[in-house]
Amino acid sequence: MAGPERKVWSENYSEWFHKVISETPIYDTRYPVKGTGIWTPFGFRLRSSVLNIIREELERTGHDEVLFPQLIPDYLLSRESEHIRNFEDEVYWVTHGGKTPLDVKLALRPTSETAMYPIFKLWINAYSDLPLKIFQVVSVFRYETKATRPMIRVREVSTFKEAHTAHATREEAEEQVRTGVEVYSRIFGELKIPFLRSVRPDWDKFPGAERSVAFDTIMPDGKVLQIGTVHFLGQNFSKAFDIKYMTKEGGYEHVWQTCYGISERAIAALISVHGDDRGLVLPSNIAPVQVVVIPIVYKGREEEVLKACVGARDALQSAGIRAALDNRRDLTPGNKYYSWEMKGVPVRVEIGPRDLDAGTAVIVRRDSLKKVQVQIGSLAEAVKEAFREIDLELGRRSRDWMETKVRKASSIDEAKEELDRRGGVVEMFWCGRASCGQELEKAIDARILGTPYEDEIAVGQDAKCILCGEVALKKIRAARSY
RNA sequence: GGGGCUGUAGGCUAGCUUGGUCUAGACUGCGAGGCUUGGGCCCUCGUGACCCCGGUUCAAAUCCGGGCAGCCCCA
Repeated sequence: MAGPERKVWSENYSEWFHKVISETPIYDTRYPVKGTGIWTPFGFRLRSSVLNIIREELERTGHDEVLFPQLIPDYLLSRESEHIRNFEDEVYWVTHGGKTPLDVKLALRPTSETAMYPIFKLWINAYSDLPLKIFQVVSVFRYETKATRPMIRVREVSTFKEAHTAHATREEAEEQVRTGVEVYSRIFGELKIPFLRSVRPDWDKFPGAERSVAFDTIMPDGKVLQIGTVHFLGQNFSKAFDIKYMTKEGGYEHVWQTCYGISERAIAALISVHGDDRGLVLPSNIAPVQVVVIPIVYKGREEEVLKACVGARDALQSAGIRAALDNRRDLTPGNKYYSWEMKGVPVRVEIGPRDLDAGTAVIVRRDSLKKVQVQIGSLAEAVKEAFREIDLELGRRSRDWMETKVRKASSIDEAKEELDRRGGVVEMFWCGRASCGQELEKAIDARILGTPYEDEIAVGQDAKCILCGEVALKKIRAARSY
């Protein structure tokens, strides 16, 4: 499928991304605080579309939305030792109320475990209160020391969807992890974002987790972006926060917990994996505007053309399609095409004098820019059919592209060369020892993503660790990452 | 964490070495009007900036110090 070029997109991704988010516009980076940004009206609508899909999936699977406070007292934040050890260098502190120094320092939440779990202790009394499954969408703050990047590495994560669950047994909580992974797989499936699911190595788990499963995607420049994580917390937090429930038998037991999160990185990925040199390309379910109708007015037939366009827009809207009419008089059609293409509107409808005479309209797909003429009476049907094709194509194209970026390597040199030359992800065999894993990271100058979620332990009989040469127990993935 | 570079209208760019002629630009955007409209038409008029604070100086976009912000490289 030809479509517009993806030259800048692939060769100068950083520039492309910045240009797209600022020109569309989606996200304004000019706010004078490092690592923050502004969601513009269009960007906010795009963000809402993504959140709607996330909310729908979570609510459908029994999660209730809540909202906890932003401020966390220092004694709570530091209660789980591993958790605080990993976050303490990047916490923002509120130390004053006006001019008065606070007796208890308050953290701007870097994540909400320590805000929520003392309250879980109050909410959970008996087994009948379990399972507890909640989520919230909030800003979290992390004082990033690495270079910040709009939407990708920020100090105020402005779109942090975090879900937290509590269960009676280890098995139930482990089952919830699998459910969480499936929920996220469906969400990214809806967004047509291809992903790899990896079990993070022990040295890169979420602070306080027993096990972390991560979703990664590959960006146009070949670097990997983490777009979601699902954590099994075991009883680490429930013991630290003393969250107990009374069992059927009358004894007390600490709950078993999970948590999982998605941030605006998912939106950065959505923008990046589908885009081309004309700007955004959006799946129809995400696009804030699904169809734009553009009148091709000629002198003498303005009224007639405009009337037909209004009719077309209304017909599309009554068919449940988010349609807009661009009747700005001072822009040429070409000008309008470019601006709506930048916004990623999946389908454009053109109606001009030729169409009036023939009783037709022209529809143009954003992904391929292919034009077809359809009968005006069946416009809505034709548009819906185009949506189906576009959505299929976007899913196929992004998945195929990612697959070309995942390679196997059987030696250190091969792995390093692959990463140097094409980026992406390399898969290797690994004995499972942390020492080998961390040495591997240094040797190939990459980050270990972990082992495939789907087949954590399945490797061939004669597989050897890429580093020490001993029997391999696992496959391991590595990549250059954001 | 270490090092380097940068900051001039909404965007992009020149000027900075050697302080004064620089309230710069045939660009783009934005506003008004005209002419147009099947891929960024054209014309006229208008609009807008030297990141912040301090210092040096008769004089600072330019030199110095600090802050804030951004980019790049290394760990």
